[in-house]
Amino acid sequence: MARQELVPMIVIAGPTASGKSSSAIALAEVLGGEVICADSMQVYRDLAILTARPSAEDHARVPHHLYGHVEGSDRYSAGRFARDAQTVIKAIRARGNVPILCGGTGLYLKAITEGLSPIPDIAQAVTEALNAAWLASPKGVRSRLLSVDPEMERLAPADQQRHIRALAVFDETGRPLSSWQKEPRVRLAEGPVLPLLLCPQREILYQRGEERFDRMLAEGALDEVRALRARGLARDLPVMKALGVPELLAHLSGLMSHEDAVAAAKQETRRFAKRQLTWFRNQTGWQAFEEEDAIIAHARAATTAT
RNA sequence: GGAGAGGUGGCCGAGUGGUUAAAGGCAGCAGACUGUAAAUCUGCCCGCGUAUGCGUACGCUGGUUCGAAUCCAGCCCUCUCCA
Repeated sequence: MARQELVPMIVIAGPTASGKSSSAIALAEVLGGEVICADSMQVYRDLAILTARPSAEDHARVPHHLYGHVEGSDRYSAGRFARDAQTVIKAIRARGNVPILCGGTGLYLKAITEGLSPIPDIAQAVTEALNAAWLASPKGVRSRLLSVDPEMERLAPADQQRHIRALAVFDETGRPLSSWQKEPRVRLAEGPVLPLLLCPQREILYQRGEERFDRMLAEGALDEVRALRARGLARDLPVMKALGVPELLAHLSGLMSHEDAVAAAKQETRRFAKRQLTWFRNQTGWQAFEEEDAIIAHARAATTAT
């Protein structure tokens, strides 16, 4: 077992359309690995196409985990992901295979590589009550938060999501969020990690994102959204915010032409890729590669050397 | 040929004599980020620049005025309608 543990878990991170998935598969094939989804949207069952989930052929080549395993009506989170992923990682290791985490959700990746503070789950009702309160008076919510957790002064006054989260943690646990965050992060998955970034040049990335969106449409992305729409889910659910969903929904409702919807979705894709680049650049020190071949070669060398 | 409307910063679009480098939006760039993260939020955004600083700027040319994107004249261009 000790010898087995020397092979690090591999993380293939990067912005959308960078080529992570195919790199991960190629690596899994040469290393005897299994791919784990580290993407906040690819986990949802409803959006296989729009979310660029691995194809049936990909699944046939190499085992894939946590893709599409969550109902669209559900609300996933970094905490749930950390638990699910660690279960899968353990099982993969037990089989003697290499876990390969692949995805573009920085927070999910970090939840695995660095862990999270041990904060209990928050009941949805608590969050909903606070959202209603925010709607009535953002200032009121903020001042209540600051009275119980002064350190949250650092939050931008308009940042609804973080105010709600911080106050929900207090309401649920009786302890301020900042206090929880001072506790050491808990890393569920043990063992060494080799985190790598795949970041093609921006121009190329943007172009690939657009081409991929066209391909998604050709493969039936609109039907997928039509089916999602038929479910009549709450608009504030995470799936409803996946790239392209709001735009295509607007088109299906007759509020936007097909052309405009597609252009807007591509725009959002570009903006998203940019945010991801910023995140990876500043929130991690992970080694970056421009080309798929380079990242694969590096990972091979690093894992076989040990 | 005739009648209207209009030309504003990368784009859209306010502004009708000074407090306007010129609202607002978009795009772009930069940044924040411990459980909604494909989310949420912040900053910059004419050039130089530490600037309460200098230069350049609202189709073109000239004029009125202490002062014009804003008023006047001529010209150029665009759009709509009539012929």
